[in-house]
Amino acid sequence: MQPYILIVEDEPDIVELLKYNLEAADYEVGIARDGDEAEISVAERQPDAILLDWMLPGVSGIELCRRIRRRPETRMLPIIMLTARGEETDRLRGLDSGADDYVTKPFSPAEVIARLRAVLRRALPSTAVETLEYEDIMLDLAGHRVERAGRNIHLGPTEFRLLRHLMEHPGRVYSREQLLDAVWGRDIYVEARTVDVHIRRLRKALNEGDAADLIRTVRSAGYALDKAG
Amino acid sequence: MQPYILIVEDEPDIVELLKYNLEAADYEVGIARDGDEAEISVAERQPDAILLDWMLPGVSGIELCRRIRRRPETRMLPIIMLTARGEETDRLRGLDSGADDYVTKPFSPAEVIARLRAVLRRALPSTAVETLEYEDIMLDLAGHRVERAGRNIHLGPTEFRLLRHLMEHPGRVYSREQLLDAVWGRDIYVEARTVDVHIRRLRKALNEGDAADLIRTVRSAGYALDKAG
DNA sequence: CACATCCATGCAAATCTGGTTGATCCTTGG
DNA sequence: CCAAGGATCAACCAGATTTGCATGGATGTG
Repeated sequence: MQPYILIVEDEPDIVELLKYNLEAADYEVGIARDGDEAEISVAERQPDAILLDWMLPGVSGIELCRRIRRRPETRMLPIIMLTARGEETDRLRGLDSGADDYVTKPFSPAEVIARLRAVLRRALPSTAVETLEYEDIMLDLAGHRVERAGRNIHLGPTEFRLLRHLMEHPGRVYSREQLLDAVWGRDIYVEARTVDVHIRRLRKALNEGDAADLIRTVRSAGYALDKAG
Repeated sequence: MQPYILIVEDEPDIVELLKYNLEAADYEVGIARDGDEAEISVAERQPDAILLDWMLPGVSGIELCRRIRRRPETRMLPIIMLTARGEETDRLRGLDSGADDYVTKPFSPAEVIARLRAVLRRALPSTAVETLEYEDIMLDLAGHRVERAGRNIHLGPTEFRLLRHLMEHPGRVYSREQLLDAVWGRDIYVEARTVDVHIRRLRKALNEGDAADLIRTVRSAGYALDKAG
């Protein structure tokens, strides 16, 4: 999936220039013509980086930058300022207001793209593997949340760990003993049959409504996460 | 604790200039005169950022930059290139080789420090943002104030830090131990159950009136800031 | 000293967990 | 094809944990 870049700029020529070059460099591009449009756009779909004009009608670029920094979910969003001014004090204000970098007009598209790459290189890893997905199940490790088809699902601690383990290798069959080791702990003694009970609970929670059962029972072997038997 | 900055530069005058200004700006400063010294120094004590001369005796700046990027533990280390060259292609090579930013000589110390701050802000998440927002909660770091839906909320110091920590990563679950570390301090001993008490106070203060509870309890895991359970 | 804040603790309620049991399903042998 | 036997499922229960909440004493500050 290509990084999605939001351009916030009111001069159509510059928008065109950037859009053309960014798309040629295989980025996805969104446009906002002023600060308000930009805020709405960011709320709708969070970009991977923003190219932000310093001089905007309405809300100034510097103010928009501050607003974006204020919300935790966009605090780390890389912002590159586009500015016509070359004076040092202004550049400093730009950086201090929270921009990650700036480019002075007139700029070459190649330079913008190089800076974009530099800035994305730092930002992307933060979208680390904190979620597991399988089919329409989404499991958020950091938030201890599970969703199925967008709907929130509540699981107890043991069911959560069980699902997590299954989702780490979808399609693989785990014996009751393996599951006990991995989910309950290596030297805990519980009945193997107990796994059945928790599998059942997990199924019940996941299939709430009338969704398809994604847990496959393998007779005399164990269980696996995949569709249909 | 002040950020520790490593200067990699062979010209004594420039080293002096930077060292003086950085220390005046309350940074801790280390010096390396060439690439090898720099590598050893980084291995001994990892800096929070590196100011790196492009032209070095021995290993070139660009090569050192690549080496640093190669090791996982220093991959994210912010690097600012100091370069005498102004031509665009060289600047691009610098950014592409993995530098986070560059400054062309002759540079003003103020600009270097501004860029350093920008680069550290990204690396040390907590710097430089003065307000946080989540849903209708607004937390003003500088003023130690909290508002919910425009209404002022009074919190004690511990509750304030607790809320602040939760607001820095909404949706993420923190265990009692993590919260004790982050909010109380790394080597303070208090009962883990005490966290419950403060969570309760925080809830009580935030939900004054009949606002929705935004703190989610995750059984056997901890607490998170988000809506719905 | 008065006030604000913090921490430990005890109890009750909520929730989770592991086990039991009978019904049901599947496999296999005749 | 049918029946027997083993394995799995579903509902329920009781004990164990965990959390919520109230309180009282401790600590610090002006």
